[in-house]
Amino acid sequence: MIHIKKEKGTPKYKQIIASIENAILSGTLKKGDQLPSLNSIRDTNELSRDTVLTAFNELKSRGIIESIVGKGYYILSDDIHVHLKIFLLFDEFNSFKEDLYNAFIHELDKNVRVDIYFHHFNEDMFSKLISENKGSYNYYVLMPANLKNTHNAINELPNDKVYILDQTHPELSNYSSIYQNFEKDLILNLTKALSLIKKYSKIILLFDEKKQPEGMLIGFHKFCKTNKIENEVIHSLKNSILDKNSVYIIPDDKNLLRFIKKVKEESLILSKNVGLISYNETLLKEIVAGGITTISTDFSAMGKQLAQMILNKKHLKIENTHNLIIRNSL
Amino acid sequence: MIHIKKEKGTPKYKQIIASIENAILSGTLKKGDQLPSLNSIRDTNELSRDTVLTAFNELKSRGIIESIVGKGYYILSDDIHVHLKIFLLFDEFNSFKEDLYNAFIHELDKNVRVDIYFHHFNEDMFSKLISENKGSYNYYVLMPANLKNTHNAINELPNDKVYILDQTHPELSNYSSIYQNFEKDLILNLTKALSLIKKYSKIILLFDEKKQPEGMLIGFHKFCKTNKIENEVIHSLKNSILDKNSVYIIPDDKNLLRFIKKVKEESLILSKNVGLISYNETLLKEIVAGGITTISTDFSAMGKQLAQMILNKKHLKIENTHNLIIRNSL
DNA sequence: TCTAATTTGTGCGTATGTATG
DNA sequence: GCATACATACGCACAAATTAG
Repeated sequence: MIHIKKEKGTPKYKQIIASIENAILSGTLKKGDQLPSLNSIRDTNELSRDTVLTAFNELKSRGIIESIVGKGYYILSDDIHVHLKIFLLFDEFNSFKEDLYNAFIHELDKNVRVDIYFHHFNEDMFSKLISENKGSYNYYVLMPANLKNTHNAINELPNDKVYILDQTHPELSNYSSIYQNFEKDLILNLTKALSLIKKYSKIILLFDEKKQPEGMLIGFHKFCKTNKIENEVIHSLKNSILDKNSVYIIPDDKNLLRFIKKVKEESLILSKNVGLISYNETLLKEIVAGGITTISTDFSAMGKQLAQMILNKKHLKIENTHNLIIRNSL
Repeated sequence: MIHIKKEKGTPKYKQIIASIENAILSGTLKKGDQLPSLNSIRDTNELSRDTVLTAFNELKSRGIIESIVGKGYYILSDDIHVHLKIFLLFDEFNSFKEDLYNAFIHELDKNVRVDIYFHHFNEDMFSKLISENKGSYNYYVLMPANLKNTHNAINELPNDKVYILDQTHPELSNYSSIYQNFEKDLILNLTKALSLIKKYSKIILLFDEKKQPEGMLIGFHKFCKTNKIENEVIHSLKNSILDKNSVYIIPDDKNLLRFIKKVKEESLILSKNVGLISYNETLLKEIVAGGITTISTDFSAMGKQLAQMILNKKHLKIENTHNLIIRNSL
């Protein structure tokens, strides 16, 4: 039950405490259970009796165990307000993370520490951050985004401590996750808006393969093929004029701004000469340019569910669905 | 393992660092391995204990080794390419940080590691994060926001390794900083817009003392007094109808959205019956509701200047000024 | 529970060489 | 030539943590 790594940097008595906390968290130890005696722990782990004692004393002072002279140590409470530490690895810093992170934090206890890291779509950075912080956190929430070789790095972590967020990949299918099914949900929501889309003669996706998920591209092509709609994928709005009678799908907000400015410059009228579907709902889209149609997942729900999954030790694979909010831009 | 050439020009402590880096590169030292103690290195290499210590301290702040009192030094990371580690302590996760952070990262070298933390306007958290990470970074960039008792915590860090960001306080005046002068710049920019403000009979500030800086409130009152304008400070827009012929200053974007919706609901017309000045420029404000007048600092410039100050080891106190962008909402 | 050994952390003082103005 | 600042190096003393016996 108690594992001590002699070579490791963390003090032995702290390793003992962590072992017992983890045993309680995992259910191996329950309220009322007797702990092994000081001497037996000393013998089986090659420790000094005092080292075990200091560990037990700290647990006693925290009210987690009690000692009865002549009998032994017993678990008093399984309610560990252990300062749970969570490792949260995002792709990049952008405003969509705001709702997700804040909902996540809000749902967690105050004794929980969440540290944020960013891999900036760099595989080396992703692996390095994980291996550097391996063992220092209770849970690892990872956003692999569209990185390819994340499996080896993630594999070094304990399977039940890992949660995959936002985008997942086939080789990560054995981990708990809350993810978006970009392919399925894009098709679903475009189909919902089909009658409006048919007002236009062409549908154009603005796609950056570095930032956007592949599923979005696949879903786009499938939707167009099924419904026999003329389509195009472009990578930038710069140095181009807009196609009249086309509907644009714009996943990124900087291009959204460019697009709306172009609409004005070229004296086009949204929902008449040109249509717009934006990705990811943010505060002001409700009122920008008369209201922008968005396809978006609920990032708050995502953060909240993630927190609950961790707190309740559930291991699920949840699809966080996309919703279509039809506004005047379509 | 550690070889020091007495005659050589390179400082001894740098030779120690190089020895350890080489040992990591060659695989002699691996992650988790314990290093020889300060005293033993002193003895076997005829050095001062202090010389070994300075070498180890540099490796520690680069994140390559860690120290544990009473035990020893241990290898943390085998990535010896990181030469600079920066501790970045924000108040909360919100979209204004995006530009700041991205400009900061972009200006820095690739071998620089920046770790982000959040104190969530909690003084204990602020102090705890600093004391936990003391000694583990080369530089500490701190956003004390409107927290009161930050001085003691910050004081534990080496004076020349600290940079204060965004808001500063009189007791932090001996630290390098890039800050906004909310009082001065609010007065300045409101004065610039005075002729437009005078169209209205009253000026109303929406103020949340937990989130907004005190200087904003002081500047507001001074401006109103100087120009003899009827004024009011409110804390929420909920359950209230808007004052006609008033101009609202709204620092927070959630209330901005509420406000614009109310304007529509109550059939008011921006820049006629009611005016609006928003704080902090974000992407879409240029086009929301015909364009929103904003007072904003340049967060990108702030991030860029911060990076340059750190890279060039300059110690300055820079006021990052506010700009007024007049648009149709006023 | 007490003592002891080992190790890091920190503060203070001193000295030397080098670069700067 | 002189004054000053800075980096480097050394020595000593005491505090605090870890672990062992």
